[in-house]
Amino acid sequence: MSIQARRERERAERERLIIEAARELAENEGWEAVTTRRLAERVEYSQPVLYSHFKGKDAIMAAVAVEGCADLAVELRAGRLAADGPEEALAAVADAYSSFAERRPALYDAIFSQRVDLPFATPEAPAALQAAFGELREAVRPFAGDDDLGLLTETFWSGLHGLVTLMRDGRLPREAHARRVAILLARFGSGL
Amino acid sequence: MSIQARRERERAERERLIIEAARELAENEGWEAVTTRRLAERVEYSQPVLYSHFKGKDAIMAAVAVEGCADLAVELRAGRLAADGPEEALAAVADAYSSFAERRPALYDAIFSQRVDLPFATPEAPAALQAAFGELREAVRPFAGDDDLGLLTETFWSGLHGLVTLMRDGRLPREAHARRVAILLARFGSGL
DNA sequence: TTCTCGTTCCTAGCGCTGCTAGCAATCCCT
DNA sequence: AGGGATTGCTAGCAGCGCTAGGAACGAGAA
Repeated sequence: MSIQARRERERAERERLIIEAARELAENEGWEAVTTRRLAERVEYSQPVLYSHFKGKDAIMAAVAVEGCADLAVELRAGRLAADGPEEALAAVADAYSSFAERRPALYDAIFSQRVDLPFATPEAPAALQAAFGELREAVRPFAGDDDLGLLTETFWSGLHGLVTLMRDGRLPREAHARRVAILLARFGSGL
Repeated sequence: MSIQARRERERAERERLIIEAARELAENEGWEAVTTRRLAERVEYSQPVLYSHFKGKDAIMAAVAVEGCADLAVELRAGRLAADGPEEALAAVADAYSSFAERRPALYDAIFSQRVDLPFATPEAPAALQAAFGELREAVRPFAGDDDLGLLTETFWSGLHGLVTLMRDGRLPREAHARRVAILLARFGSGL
C-alpha cells in the first residue's frame, strides 16, 4: 500500500515537472522550441517517458494551458476587485486580459489559439477555464441590459481576443492598442 | 528579348500553378497536408523548384493569403453594396465576413491567423488586404461619431475575428454565432 | 537468501518534415 | 558546331512526433 502510494506520488511529481518544463521552455523560446526531445532532456528522462504521462505533445500543451488559465483567472479577478464602479471594473478586466496576453504570449496561445482539444463551452470545461470566463462575465453583468449575459460576455471576450491576437501577429499597430480597447469598452461598458 | 519574355511568362505561369495548387490542397485537406513534397508532386516538378520561386513554405502561404484576400474583399463589397441602409450594410458585411471564414477556413487562416510576415497596417500592405479593410471601413463609417474611423474599424474587425476564430476552434458554441454577431452589430451599429 | 515475475525506462529506429548541395542536362548565343 | 549559362533533378541533412522491443531494476514468494 505504502509502496504503491509512494510510486504514485513520484509519478505525479514527475508529471508536474514535465508540465512546468514545457511551460518554461514555451515562455522562454516559444512553442516551436518545445520538442519532445528537448523536453525529455530538460526533465532528465528519455522521450518515451513523456508518452507514459501524456497521449502526445498536444496533451502536454493542453495541460500547460489549463494551468496557465488558472493564472489568468487570478489576474482577472484581482483587476476586477481592485476597481470601484462597474465601468472601472470592466476596464480593469480588459487591461488585465491584454496584459496577460502581452506578458505571456506562449501561455495565451496554448489557452486560446493553439488547436488543442480542450472542452470549452461545456460543463466539462476545466474549472480554471470556467473561472476565467466567470470573471469576464461578472465584469460584463452590469451592462447586460436585455442581452443574454453569456452571449454578451462571449462577444466582449471575442473582441478582446481579436484585439490581442491581431496585434501580437503584427496585423494591428501596437501603439494604438489602448485606444482600441477604449473603443471596445465604450461600446460594451454602457447601458447601450 | 522575346525569348527572355517567354521564359518570364512561363515562370510566372508556374508560380501561379504553385499558388493555386497550394490553395486547393489547403482548402481540401488543411494546411498541415500542404507539404513541399506533396505540393511539388502536384505541380509535377521537383521540390527544389518551389524554392526558386518562394523563399520557403511560409512565403507560399503568404502568396495564397494575398490571393484569398482579394476574394474576401469582393465578397465583402458585394454584401455591402447589396444592402440598403447603413445598419443593413454593416450586418451584410459581418455576415459576408463570417461566411467567408466558415466556408474557406484554410484561406481565412492563411490571411488572418497563421504566423506569416505580411505587412499589414502599413502602406506596403498588399492592395487586396487594403481593399478588404476598406470595405469594413466604409461599412463602419456611418457609425463613427467622434471615434477615429480607422481605430473603430480595427476594433470592429477584431470583434468579428475573435468570434469566428474562437468558434472555429471549438471555443464558442457554434449554434449561437448569429446571436453573438447580432450583439456585436448592436454595439457597433448605432450612433452610440 | 535466492529465484521469479512485473514494472519501468532506455536504445534504436520509422516515416515524415522543410530545406539545400552538387551534378546533369538543356537551351541560347557566338 | 561548340562554349557557357541557366534550369531542374537526385540525393541527402538535420530534425520532428511517436513507438517497438529488450534490458535492468525492484517487489514478493519459496
